[in-house]
Amino acid sequence: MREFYTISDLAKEFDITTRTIRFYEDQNLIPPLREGTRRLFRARDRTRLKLILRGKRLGFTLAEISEIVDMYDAAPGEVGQLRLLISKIDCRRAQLQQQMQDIEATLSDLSEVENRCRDRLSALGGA
Amino acid sequence: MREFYTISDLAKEFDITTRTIRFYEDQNLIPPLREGTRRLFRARDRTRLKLILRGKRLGFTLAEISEIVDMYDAAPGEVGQLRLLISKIDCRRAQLQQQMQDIEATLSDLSEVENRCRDRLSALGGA
DNA sequence: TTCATAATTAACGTTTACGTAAACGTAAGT
DNA sequence: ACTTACGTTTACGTAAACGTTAATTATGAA
Repeated sequence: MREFYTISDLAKEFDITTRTIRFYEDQNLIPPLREGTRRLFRARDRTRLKLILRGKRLGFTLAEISEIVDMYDAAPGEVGQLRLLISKIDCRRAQLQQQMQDIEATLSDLSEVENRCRDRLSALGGA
Repeated sequence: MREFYTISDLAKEFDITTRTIRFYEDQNLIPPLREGTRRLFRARDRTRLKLILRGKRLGFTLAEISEIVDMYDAAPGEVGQLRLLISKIDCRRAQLQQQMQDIEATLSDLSEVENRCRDRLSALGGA
C-alpha cells in the first residue's frame, strides 16, 4: 500500500484511461488531493474507483453509482437522514436481487442453448 | 395468449414507449409482421422483447443483447458455427458470473452500511 | 360524417460517458 | 539545451438509446 498513486498508476492498474479518471473527478465521484496542479490519489480514492468500476460492471449510471458510493461514507447523521439512507439501501437491494434473478435466468437459458449445441455437435460426429 | 399484439399492447405491458419498440425493430432486435403498414407482434416477438428488457436490466448494450438473443434461435449450423456459438456462450457466462460476484459484494457492503445505520438509530433511542 | 384514438414515418434533440485533439507546464535524463 | 514522459485544462466530437415534435393516415364510435 503506497502513500499516493498518480493518475496513470490507477489508469494502468484498472485498465482505464486518465481521461476517465479525470471525468469521474469532474463528476465528484473521486476527490484526490493536489500537489500544485497534480492529482494525488490516496488509498481511499483508489477504493472509490474500484467501487465505481464495480458499479459500472453492473450497468449502473454514474449518477446511481454516485448515490451508492456516497452511502458508504455517509456521516452518522440524524434520525431522518438515517431512515432515508436505509430506505435507499432497501431500494438498491431490491434492484440487485432482481438482477440476480435475471442473471440466473440468463445462465439457465444459455446452458440450454449450449446443451443443444453439444447434442448437435455429437450428432454430427464431433471428435 | 392472443394471436397478435399491437405496439401499444406491448408498450403498456412492459411499461416502455412505442418509440422504444420501434427503435428495437429498427436495430433488428424484433421482426414483427405487417398488416399493411401496421405492426403485428407475435408471441415470439413478445418473448424477444422480454429478453431484451432482461438484458437491459443487466446493463448490456443493445449490441450485446442482440448477440445474446440471436443465440437463442440460431440455426443448427455446421461444426464451426456450433463451436463458435459455444465459445460465445462461455464468454457470456463468465461475464454473468462476474456480475454475480459484484452483486454479492455490493449486497454485503450495503448490509454492513445498513447495520451501522440501525445501530446508530437504536443508539439515538429510536422507537 | 365527423371526431377521437391509435397508427405510421421522418427528422431533429438530448443525455451519458467518455474520446480526442490542442496547447501548455514540469521534471528527469543525456 | 534538448528530448522524453508525464501531467494539466479547455473544448469540441461521438456513439448509444431513446425523447420529442411534426405531418400524415387509418379505424372505430357517436
